Amino acid sequence: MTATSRKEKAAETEAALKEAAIRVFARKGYLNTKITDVTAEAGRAAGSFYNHFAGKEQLLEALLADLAAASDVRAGDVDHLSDFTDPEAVRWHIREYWDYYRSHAAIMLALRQAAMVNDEFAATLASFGAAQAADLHGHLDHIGAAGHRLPAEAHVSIAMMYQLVEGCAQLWLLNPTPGWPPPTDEAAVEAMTRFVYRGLTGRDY
Amino acid sequence: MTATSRKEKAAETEAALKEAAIRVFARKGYLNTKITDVTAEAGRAAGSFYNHFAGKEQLLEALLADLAAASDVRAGDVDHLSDFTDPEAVRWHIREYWDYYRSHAAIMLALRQAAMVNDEFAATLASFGAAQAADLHGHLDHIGAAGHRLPAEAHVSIAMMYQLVEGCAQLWLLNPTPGWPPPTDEAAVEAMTRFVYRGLTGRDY
DNA sequence: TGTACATCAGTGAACGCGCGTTCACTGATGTAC
DNA sequence: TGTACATCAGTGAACGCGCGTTCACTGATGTAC
Repeated sequence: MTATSRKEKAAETEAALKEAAIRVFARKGYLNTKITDVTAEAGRAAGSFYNHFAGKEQLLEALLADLAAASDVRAGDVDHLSDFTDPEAVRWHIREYWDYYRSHAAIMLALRQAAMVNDEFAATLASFGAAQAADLHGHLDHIGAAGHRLPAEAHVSIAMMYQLVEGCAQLWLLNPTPGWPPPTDEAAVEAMTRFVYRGLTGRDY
Repeated sequence: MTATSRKEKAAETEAALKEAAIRVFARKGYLNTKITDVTAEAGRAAGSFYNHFAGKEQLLEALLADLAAASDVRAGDVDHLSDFTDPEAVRWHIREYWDYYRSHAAIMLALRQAAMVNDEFAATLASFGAAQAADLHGHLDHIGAAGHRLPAEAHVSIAMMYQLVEGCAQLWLLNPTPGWPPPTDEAAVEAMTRFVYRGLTGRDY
């Protein structure tokens, strides 16, 4: 259980700090979190933090790097549905995004908050969106090919879809309005799938 | 031009501080704005600020109060389209929101940023949304009555519509992605109207 | 294997920067008589 | 209308709090011989 070598000990502390940060971010948000909140949550001294990270920004960068590394492993291991004239393909993408957002809610929240204050993180957040959009772009071709009309140019249509899903994820997973219980995961995915499928294709579903 | 009485002078300074705040918020955002940024922009001494506001929060509250007062004047002076089976009614609401957002972009941004850090502003922001939703709720009845199906329960459907429009307003009016020029106002309103009308009714348009 | 020294992760009190906030002061407007 | 005093908006240097960051120190692990 308890590691003995120096490297192992350092790695343990670094991991403990990251895990503590995720918990604290989830509780108070990134902007309201002090470095000593993280070290206290991790049960370490304040000074220990700087053995591992140069500051709060670098901690968040490290968390994002972990997350990107984990995503790379998964990427491409499924050959996913791509014909958006099929509601099932839309549902698959939405559910994927939803699950991802739910698993990494604290980091998503942190990134979003950091982006409000820091241009570099704003760029990182934008590139996240761009990566999503790149995958989707091809999928929309099927819609025109099937004789349906997108609501607007492809990249504008994607932006609208993205804002809807992203906004609902943030609302229902992160900031549920007091008194308005958010829908279940199933209901949320179903609702967004309907709205987006209809919006993109103009067909009922 | 230059007022002489004490009250007038104080009112002038307060107005100058508010206007300066709006300009600075638009430039750097609320969270990155220091009180001295506002006083410098207004051409006053730092200490002068506290003759008018107890702090940055209270300044933002004052701006929101002004904004609410201005809205009350306009409210109810138009008897607006309310049958959402008519695309024109959807367009009217979206354009209304779009114009509002565009006119008050700096304050919307400030509120959004303040809400990330401060629970009271989060509640204020939520109540903004709730006010919008209340007006829309009745409009959706027409959709069921005409034999169409909403994509989900009414309040969930409204939330999705709101997230789409709000998100696009923020994206295209406040944070245009570098290299991706945002659509014109006309194109944006048209695109959102199509997407939302289709999403809500399941009918093409 | 044992001893002496070097290195390193972690500690937490102390330091110091940035910025919000105060306050003694100025000059101008209002008031009393 | 004039004079003496009171009040107030505005000023900006100085103060002080909060929090990020440092650093001398500790105890444990690694290394040299």
